[in-house]
Amino acid sequence: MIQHSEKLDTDDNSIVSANLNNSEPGCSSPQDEASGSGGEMQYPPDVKYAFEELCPVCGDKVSGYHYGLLTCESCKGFFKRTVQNKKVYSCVDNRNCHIDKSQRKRCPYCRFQKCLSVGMKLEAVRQDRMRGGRNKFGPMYKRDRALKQQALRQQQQLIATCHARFSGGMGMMGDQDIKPDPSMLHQLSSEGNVGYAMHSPPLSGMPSPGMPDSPPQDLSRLSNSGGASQALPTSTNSPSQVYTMPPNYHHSVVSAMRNQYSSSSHVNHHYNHHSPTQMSPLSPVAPPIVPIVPQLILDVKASMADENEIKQKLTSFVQNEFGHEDILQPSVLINMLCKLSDQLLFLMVEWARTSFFFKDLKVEDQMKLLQNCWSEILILDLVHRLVRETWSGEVTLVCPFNYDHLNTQSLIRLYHSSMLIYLP
DNA sequence: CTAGCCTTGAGG
DNA sequence: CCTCAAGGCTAG
Repeated sequence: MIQHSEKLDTDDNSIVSANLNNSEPGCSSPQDEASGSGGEMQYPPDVKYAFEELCPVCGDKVSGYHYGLLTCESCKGFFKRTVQNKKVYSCVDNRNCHIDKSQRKRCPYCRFQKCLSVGMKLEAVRQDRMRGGRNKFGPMYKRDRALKQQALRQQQQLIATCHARFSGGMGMMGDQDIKPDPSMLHQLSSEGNVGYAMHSPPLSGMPSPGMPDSPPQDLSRLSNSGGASQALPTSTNSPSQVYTMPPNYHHSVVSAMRNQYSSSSHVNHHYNHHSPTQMSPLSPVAPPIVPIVPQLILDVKASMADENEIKQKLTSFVQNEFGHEDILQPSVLINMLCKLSDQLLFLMVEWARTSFFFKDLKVEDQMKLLQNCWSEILILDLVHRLVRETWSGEVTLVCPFNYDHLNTQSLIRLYHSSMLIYLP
């Protein structure tokens, strides 16, 4: 998975991930605040379960803020032991071991590197070993919580809107309701993953050192890597950043994208003058041009999601929620579809909130855009996955109805009603 | 060595 | 007081 681009210590409003509380009775956790009262709308508890925050190092359940960010208890202890005892590890493999809950013990070297890469702070480990009290990160934790809570409220508001549409039935989904925003679709067409926010980005104002041993990763690697949060070394965008667009901006972006995706999409390379080994058919005598990847493209790459992690989350969600039930029963199946739709909508909102340009819009405008094109985004995301076949090369259409008799228009409305999900 | 639980203590 | 993020303890 791709860690959100790191930010320098600015008073940003960095994107935060959904931090819905687990609703275990008696479980006191930092997430409690996020789901507190405050006149927010009521949503099914499963939505809250689904987005319980996971440790950015190993994916285990977080126990609170530790050394700069939300982590699990074991990674907290591991980080503390490593720093306090000045441990030096070595990796017997290639220094890129996958770290997850089941394998985190295998390679302490890579685990510690990952701790650093996701933003755990060495300076938060006290040299004098004094217990109790607060450190200088207190205000930052507080701000991060406030941001998470704000994001949560906005997401819940949007989900409520979408729920209203669901409950209105397919017949209510008239064509006049669907007003896709061209710019949004353009963004999606470049990279339509909706699962960006499955991870917790580093706290704002907390640059992470990254992994010097990790080479820049290409797109396929990014989409399929098992690592939960290898920081991309390329991206440094802050909300205040202004992209300087040259006069031929559009042309260069389109060209770069075509070049970028040329391996998987079979587009005509009329603009393929980026390839140093291939002459452009439009200008056969032009010298080869060294590829220059615009910052925008690098940022797009940095915001891509990890397919494996999304898949893992959805799978575990289904197993936890329905593992003991007969999934073939229509009522159970429809219930599952609706819950998964909720999750996808959550992911979509988070993805959109972290998208370039979009995140700079007013919140009200963001809401309007999303409310008007969420269903198109879901479809485009599915189409995108089908084209790229990154979902283990296997996408299953699940529909509780016999749709043989449905015409195209009805099928599209079925899609709109989100009866379309991915199953591994 | 790990990871879950306990104790501590500054700040609100 | 309460909170919660530090460090400490200890069974496995």
